[in-house]
Amino acid sequence: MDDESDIYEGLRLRVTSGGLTPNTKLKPSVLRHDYNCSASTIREALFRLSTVGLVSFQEQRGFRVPIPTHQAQHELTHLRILLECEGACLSIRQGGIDWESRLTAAHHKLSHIEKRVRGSADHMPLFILWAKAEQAFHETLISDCGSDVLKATHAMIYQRFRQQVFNSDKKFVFVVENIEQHQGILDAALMRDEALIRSRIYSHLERNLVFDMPPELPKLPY
Amino acid sequence: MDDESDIYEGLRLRVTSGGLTPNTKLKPSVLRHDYNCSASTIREALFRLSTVGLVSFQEQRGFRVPIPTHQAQHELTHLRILLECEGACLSIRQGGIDWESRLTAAHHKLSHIEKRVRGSADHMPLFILWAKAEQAFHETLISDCGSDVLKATHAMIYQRFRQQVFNSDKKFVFVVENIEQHQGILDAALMRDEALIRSRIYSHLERNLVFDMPPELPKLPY
DNA sequence: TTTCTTGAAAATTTCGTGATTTTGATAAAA
DNA sequence: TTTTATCAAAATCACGAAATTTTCAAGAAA
Repeated sequence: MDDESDIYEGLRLRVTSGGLTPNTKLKPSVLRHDYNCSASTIREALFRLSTVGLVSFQEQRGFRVPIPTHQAQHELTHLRILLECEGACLSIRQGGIDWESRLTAAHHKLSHIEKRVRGSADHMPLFILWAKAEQAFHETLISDCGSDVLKATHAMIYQRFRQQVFNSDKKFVFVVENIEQHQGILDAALMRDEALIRSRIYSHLERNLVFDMPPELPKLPY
Repeated sequence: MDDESDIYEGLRLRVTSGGLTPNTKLKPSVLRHDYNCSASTIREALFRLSTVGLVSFQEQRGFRVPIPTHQAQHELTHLRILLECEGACLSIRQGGIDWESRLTAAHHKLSHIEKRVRGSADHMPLFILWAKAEQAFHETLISDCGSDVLKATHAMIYQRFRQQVFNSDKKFVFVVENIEQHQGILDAALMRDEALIRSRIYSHLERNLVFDMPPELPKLPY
């Protein structure tokens, strides 16, 4: 278990942003070669991923990359909004100058990358970088809420959300609006305006909500 | 894995409401005898429990029953309120007559048990029964929110909450207020009053919030 | 053609073992 | 007395293989 967490992290990256086709089987006996370990070790890591919803699991049928659905995207977005608003408001109340400074720093990094992304034709090369910075910004936003449970729950939902949009058919479409929206959230935080930050977080994530459910996806062969 | 889920459930019950002293070591090589399986199978189940926070785990140091803290109780209560209010309000909007009927039924069962508890000196024999009915009532309350993610997240938090209060020093102290509070929540649901149900859910759980943190627990020998 | 069996190949799950690490008691040193 | 060193007993972790279950293609029956 000494590098088990590396294996866990590696697999997590592959299923969330590794470009794997949804529903792909994840066979311990195959994956073991990539990580130079036994199948049992892979199995354990996949198991852990399945408990947080990052891989799907069925008894006696092994592990698979989850199939993104509009329903799941809607639900994950909804919960992200709920948790992030709560965490941000609590951080506004309890966070000090240190919080402001860390948030500003995280935004600075993110902003830098986003401006580079805007200029480049192919977003993919920058994606990993951007994803890390985005996550860091949103996690810093709620970092002083004082609740480890809230932060851990948010992290779980955030990961699944990211996996959903990346593995969905439209892949990673960078939207220019992100830039001003992140700026707006930062501003509201520094202004310590709870109502404003709530509405800006909502606006930022709104486009991922799907109120009119499109027809079910065609059934994939199992 | 044919009875692995039974093992998982069995262990879950033991660590959440089995009367185990906090910090008790959970040794696969010992527990295997109770479930008639190998240590590896127990280990896997304990691992899954640790990913949802129901047992604590440290590399090379095995598994333990989590130590309840006031901080954790506060955080879990906070999240329960957040998720349960949201789920209840959504259910009020989207739930139909079927939801009302299921909720009434769940409350009827719970109410019956609670009246029996009030009369008996020792609550323990009824505890398992009560715990199941309480969980069923609160889960039914949010059952028509339309979000599996919200329901699954709530279930996770609810389990940990229940574990906290049961394993805390005061064990299971049944409070008579529960009876009228559950009734009040049911009434608000049937009245479809979102603001009212929010405030009643809050009042119901409020006593588990701990704003003034007592000093750290004395360090236990590890 | 369609549906139902058959059976071999493949995948999954369980299990015992050996290597590695931690634990805890005893003794030596400060 | 308190701290440090030592070392045997105990526990944990990774592994490979056996046992069980699923998959799926080919043939039989409808």
